[in-house]
Amino acid sequence: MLDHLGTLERTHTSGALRAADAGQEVTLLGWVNRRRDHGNLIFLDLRDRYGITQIVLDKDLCPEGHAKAEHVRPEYVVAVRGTVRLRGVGSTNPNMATGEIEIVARELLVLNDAKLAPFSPAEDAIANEEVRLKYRYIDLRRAEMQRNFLVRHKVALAVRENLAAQGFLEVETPFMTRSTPEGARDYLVPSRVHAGEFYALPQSPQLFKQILMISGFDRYFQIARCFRDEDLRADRQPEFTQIDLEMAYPQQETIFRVVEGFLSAAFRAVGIELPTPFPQITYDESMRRFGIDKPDLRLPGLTDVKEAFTAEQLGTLAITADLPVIALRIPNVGELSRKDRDENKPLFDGRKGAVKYIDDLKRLEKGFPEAAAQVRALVGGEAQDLVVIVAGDATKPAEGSETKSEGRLSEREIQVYSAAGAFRVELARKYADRHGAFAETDRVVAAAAAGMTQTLDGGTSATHLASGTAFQPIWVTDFPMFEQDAETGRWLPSHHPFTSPHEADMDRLTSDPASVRAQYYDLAMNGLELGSGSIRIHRQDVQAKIFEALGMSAEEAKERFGFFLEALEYGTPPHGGIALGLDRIVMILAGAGSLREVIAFPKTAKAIDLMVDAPTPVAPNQLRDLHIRTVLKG
RNA sequence: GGGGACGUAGCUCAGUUGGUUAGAGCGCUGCCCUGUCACGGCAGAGGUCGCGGGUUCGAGCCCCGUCGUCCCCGCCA
Repeated sequence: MLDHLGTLERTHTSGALRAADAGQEVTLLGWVNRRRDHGNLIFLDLRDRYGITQIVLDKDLCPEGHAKAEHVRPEYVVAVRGTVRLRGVGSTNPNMATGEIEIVARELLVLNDAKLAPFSPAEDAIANEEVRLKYRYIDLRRAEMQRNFLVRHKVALAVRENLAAQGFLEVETPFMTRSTPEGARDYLVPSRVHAGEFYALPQSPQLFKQILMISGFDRYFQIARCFRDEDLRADRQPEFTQIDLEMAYPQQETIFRVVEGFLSAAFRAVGIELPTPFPQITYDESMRRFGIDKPDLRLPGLTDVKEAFTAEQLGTLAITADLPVIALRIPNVGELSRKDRDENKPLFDGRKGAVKYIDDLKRLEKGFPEAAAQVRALVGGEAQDLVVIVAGDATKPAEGSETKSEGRLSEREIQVYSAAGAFRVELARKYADRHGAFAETDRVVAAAAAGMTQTLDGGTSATHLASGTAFQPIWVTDFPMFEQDAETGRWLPSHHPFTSPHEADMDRLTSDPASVRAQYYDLAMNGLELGSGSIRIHRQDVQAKIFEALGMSAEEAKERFGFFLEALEYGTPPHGGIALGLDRIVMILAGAGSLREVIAFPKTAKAIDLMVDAPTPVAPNQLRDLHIRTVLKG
């Protein structure tokens, strides 16, 4: 028998009451987290998103409520009217924010019962993801998930407030727009009115935000949903949210300051101080020092140790002499066991280019004691650090172009640096327990979370933790303007075709495309790409040149981007912008290993929503309206 | 498209070389209990070993296929 709510209203949340409230008459509503039945005395833990409060039902004081409580089960929704009472000496619970008090029930209303849940939100052990995703509403009741979404809310709010304070105006752009063939695959929306034609969901509001600059909206931002029909990863969902912004007349540094402003505000909102300005590194330098364009600065970078070897030694070791010899160091790994070595082998990705690694300085010491000692000296660190050498493999044929543009890395050099960089990431992940650099991030995240549990009502966190080495943002600048397609030899834009080249490199657009630097920048943090942006092309003649360099005819360009090229001709101010992944920022701040932990209703690796069971076939008449016939393989 | 891991009770997992009736913890059900808070005690229920096929006297275990979840490569301007 369920009770009606009647005119009852909640006076306090389950996280609000403290010792100072003793004696108050209160009404609490929430879920039954746990029930402890002592016969004539029953304890209920009442849970809502603000916390947990213990309710006492005493048969002598409230026989009716006590009788109901005997039949109450986990996840029932109940209302309690009663008195806040200080718990007796020895029965307080220091692990609970409300542990000094309890509610002595005068009346218990059972507002709704609940089937036995497939897993309990009260449990520490979490169910497998398939079950969690199917019963997402149960999963989201868990304190950890509630906290993740509080973090997300605070971050989004802080970003909006900060950008508004910096003079940015939020403008919405369409979800139903035009398909552009390059880039990611589009999610398409068939048109009923126009047979055989389709809208596309935006991969990003890129062209709209540039047009907003042409429209005079100086400083635009949007917390925008984006859609990309590509295969998923832990940090990639088919729909995701970007903090998207664009501004007129910016220098690159102007945009960096804007981002540093809202990102540090976002971190501050969850109690973490992020020092500004962020460090910067060029793409080439990032490749040299980290072998990747999204460096994780929590661990030491790469060192070129070629000078430790004589030409003869390189020959004996079958190391390609004209390529860098890279040492990478992972602190405090200690001796490698046979098992370690076997496991490490597949972690090295030597597929691209003739590259190999030497994981044992000891072996090197035997044959080449001076060289090994010099390598040690060059990479620094301690004796128990793991030092691995990655170099060109002289026994394999070289792959990739030899051409080296002035001041840039050659393709073969990049192969060595990339192999070393990727290996560094893999080894860092594998030996995380030993080097301890990632644990610092976890510690700060946990401390911030603990600070927030005290203020789950959404109030400002009292804690202000120094980020220290836990969060390491870095700007990566001067990306190459073009990448050469390995198969066709065609030059492709490494960002998008509206990115402006450096003014100084403009005259080499066709003579030496590989040497052209783009005014394109990424923001990386802890080995994760948080976002990327660029100064855009604002002149139609420059835009035409870029299309030409990309081997795109004027007709083709007009066909694809005609509306935009036309817009460029009506007084376009110099402009630029950036987009940061909101989900990824929250993922870092929540200490989550996957975007699914910070997206309320995410999709599986096969892009399925297990809760609503989407996608599904649709009724034949729906397809008929849309002029669509489906043809299934097999 | 490719590689890898996993799939056994509601949940988390164990299950030896292929061998009797497939186990544990938590949860659940019933009874008992007035200071618990991961309450405790007693008793009990609960299994298409993902699915299909094969090998075998005999399959949770071996083989083939398939489905699902996760991670990675490709892909993601």
